[in-house]
Amino acid sequence: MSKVTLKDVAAASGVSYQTVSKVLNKQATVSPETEERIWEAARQLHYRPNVSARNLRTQSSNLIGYAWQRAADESPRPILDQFLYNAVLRFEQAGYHVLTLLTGATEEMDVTIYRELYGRRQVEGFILADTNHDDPRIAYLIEQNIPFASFGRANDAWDFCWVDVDGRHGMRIVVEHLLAQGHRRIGLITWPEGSEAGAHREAGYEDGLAAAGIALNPQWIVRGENTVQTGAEGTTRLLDLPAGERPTAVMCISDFIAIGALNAARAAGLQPGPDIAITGYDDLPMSQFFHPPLTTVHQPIAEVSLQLAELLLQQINNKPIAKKGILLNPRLVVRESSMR
Amino acid sequence: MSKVTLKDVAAASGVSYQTVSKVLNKQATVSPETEERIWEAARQLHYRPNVSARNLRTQSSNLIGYAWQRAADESPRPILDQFLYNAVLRFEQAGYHVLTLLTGATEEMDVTIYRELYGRRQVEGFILADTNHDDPRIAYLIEQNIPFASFGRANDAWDFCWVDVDGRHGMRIVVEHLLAQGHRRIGLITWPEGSEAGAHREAGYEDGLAAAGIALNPQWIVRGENTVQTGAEGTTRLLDLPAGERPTAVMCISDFIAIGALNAARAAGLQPGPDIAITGYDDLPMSQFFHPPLTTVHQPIAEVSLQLAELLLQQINNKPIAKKGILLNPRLVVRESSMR
DNA sequence: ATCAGTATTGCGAACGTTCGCCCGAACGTT
DNA sequence: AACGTTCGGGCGAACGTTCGCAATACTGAT
Repeated sequence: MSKVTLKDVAAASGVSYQTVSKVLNKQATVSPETEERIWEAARQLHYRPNVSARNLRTQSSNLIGYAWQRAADESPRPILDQFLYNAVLRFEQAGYHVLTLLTGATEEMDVTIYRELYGRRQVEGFILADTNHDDPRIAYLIEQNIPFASFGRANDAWDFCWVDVDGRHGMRIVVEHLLAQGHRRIGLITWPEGSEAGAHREAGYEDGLAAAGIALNPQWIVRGENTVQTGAEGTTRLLDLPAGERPTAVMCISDFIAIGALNAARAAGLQPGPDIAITGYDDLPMSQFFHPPLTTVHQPIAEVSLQLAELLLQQINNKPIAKKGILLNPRLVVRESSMR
Repeated sequence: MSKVTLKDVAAASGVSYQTVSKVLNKQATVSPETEERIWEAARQLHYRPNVSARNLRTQSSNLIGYAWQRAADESPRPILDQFLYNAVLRFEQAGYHVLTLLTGATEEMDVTIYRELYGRRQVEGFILADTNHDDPRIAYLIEQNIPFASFGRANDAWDFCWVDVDGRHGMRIVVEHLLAQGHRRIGLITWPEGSEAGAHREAGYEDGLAAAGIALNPQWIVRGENTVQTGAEGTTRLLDLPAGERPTAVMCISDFIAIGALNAARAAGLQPGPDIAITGYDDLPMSQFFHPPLTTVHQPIAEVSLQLAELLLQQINNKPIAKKGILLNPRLVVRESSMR
C-alpha cells in the first residue's frame, strides 16, 4: 500500500521506467500491446505520480495562492466566500489547486507571505481581493513581476490585471431608482474615507444627484465602519435633521449597514418602504428575507471570479492578454424597502 | 532574480552546499564565523528553499486538504467559512497550509478526489465537514488508513477522529427555555430524515418534551430542505392546526429556516415573541439583527476547528491520541423572538 | 544483399533538497 | 611520543519524475 513508483510499474510490465512515464503522459510511440500492458500494470498497482517529484522536475507547482483577509471585527464576508468558491472551481478545471492563506492585521506583514510562497516556488501566482489604493501587496507583486490578478482596482497608474464591478454605476442606478420614486433628499451612509471601492460608489451617488440637478448636502453623508451599528446610528442622525433637510431615502454602501438602517427606521416609527426608502449594496443571500426585503445592488460574483482566473492563467502560461482591466456592471434589485 | 539554490549560496560563502543546508536548518556544528558567513550570503542572495525538492526528499508536503461542499441551491454556509478560517489559522501556526478542494454533487465521485490527492502525496491528511451517516468518504478514509478528522459524527461503530457540537443537548436547552416561558405545545421544523445532525437535534427535542411529561404530537413536526421557504411553509402548516393542537412555539433546526418562520408568523398577523415563540439554530452573524432578533443556539465553531486541527496534526505526527471523539456543548442565546 | 528510414524502446542526466557517514586537523590525555 | 576524542566540514547517495537523444529492430525500396 505504501508507495508505488514508476519503477514498480516498469518492473511489472517489463519496460524501463522512463518509458512508463512517457506512456502515462500520453507522449510515447509504443506498440499498442506494451501500451496496454503498462496501463494495466499501473491500474493494478494503483500507481499515482508523486507530485513533489513531478513539480521538481517540471519546475511548476500547479498551485494558486489566495490570501484571506479577515477584518478585526470577525465579520464574515459572504461575498468573498462565494467568490472563492467560483474561483476554485475554474482553477480546478485548469488543473490547478488553490492554497488558502491567512493574512494578518498589519499591512506590512502582508507582503512576506506572498514573497515566501512565491520564492519557495510553492505557488505560481496569486488571487487578491479587498484591494485598496496604494495597496502594498499590489505594489510588491508588480515590482517583482509575480503573476497575480485582483478583485478590485488600485492606483490608476499601476499596470496590472484586475476585475472589478463598477460601483460608480451601481450607486448611480440606485439614485435614479430613488429619483423615479419621487425622492429628492437622499442620504448616504458610507465607509470612512480612504477606501477605493467606497470612493467609486460615492462618486456614483454624486453623479446621480448632479444629473438630476440636486445640490449635494454634506449633512446627508454619514461615515462609519462596515457594521450594522453604523447603519443604525447613521440613520438616526439623518432622521434628526430638521424637517426641510431630512432625507426621505437612505442609501447604504453595504447590506450590512442597510440592515442597521432598517432597524433604526422602524425604531423611529417609520415603515421602510412607504415612509422612508432604504437601499443596500451587495445583495447578501439573506437580504431578500429582511423585513421588509431589501432593495440592493447585485454583483456578478461568479463572473468576476471566472474572469480573474482566466487572467491569471493567461499570465502563468505566457499567453497574450487582450485587456488587463475588466469592469463589470452590477444589477439593481428592487424590493420592498424602497417601494412606497 | 530567477532561482537561487543552495549551490549558489555555497559558492558565495565558500563551503559545500550540503553544509549550507545543515546550517540553514540549524542542525550543523560549524564555527560561528562560517555560520554567519552562510547566513549573510543566504540573505544577500535572497535564498528560499525549493519546496518541491524539499518535499521530495523528506517525503512530506505540509499540506492539508479541505473539500468544500456546496449545496445545489447555492446557499452559502457562513458557519463553514468561519470554521475554515479558524482551521487554517491553526494549521499555519503548525507550518501547514490548507488546500481548498471542491467536491461535486454526486457522493460517489467524492472519494476520487481524496484518493487522488493523498495517493499523489500532495496532502498529508484531510479535514471533513458536512458528514453524514454512512458517509462514503469516511468509510474510505478509514479503510485506507488516511489521516483525517471530521466536523460531525457518522456511524457510532466507526472508529475515527471527530469533533462535534452536541445538537441533542442544544435542542434540549431550547425546549427547556420554551417550557420556562410557559409553552406546552411546541412545534419543530426540521430537515428531511436521514441527516445525522438532524437526528441528534430531533432527539434533543424529544428528550425535552419527554422530561416535561408532554406527549409528542406527530403533527407538530414538519420536514423540508434547509431553506427559508421550508420555514415559511412549515410555520403556515403548524398555524393551520386546530386551536387546541396549534403550537405556541416553533423550534427551527436552523436559522435559515427560522427566518422563514419569522416571516410567515408575521404574515399571519402574529408578532414573534409575544404571540408566538420562534427559535433557530446556528446563530448566523445576521440572526441578531433579524426582526425581532432571533433566539438561537450558538456553536463554538472556533473551538471546533482548533480541536479538529489538533486531532489531525497528532495523527500526522504519530502522536498518541487521548480521545478520538470530542463533543462540545453549544450555548443558548435568548433574544426577543422567544420572549413574551 | 545493402541501405536508408521509421517504429519502439532504453539510457543518462537533471531538477534542489536532506541525510548519514567519512575524514582531516586540532586537542588534550596517558 | 603515541593515541583516542572532539570539532568542522565534505562527499556520495537518494527522493521520483521528465526530457532529449541514442540505440536497436524492423520495414520496404533499390
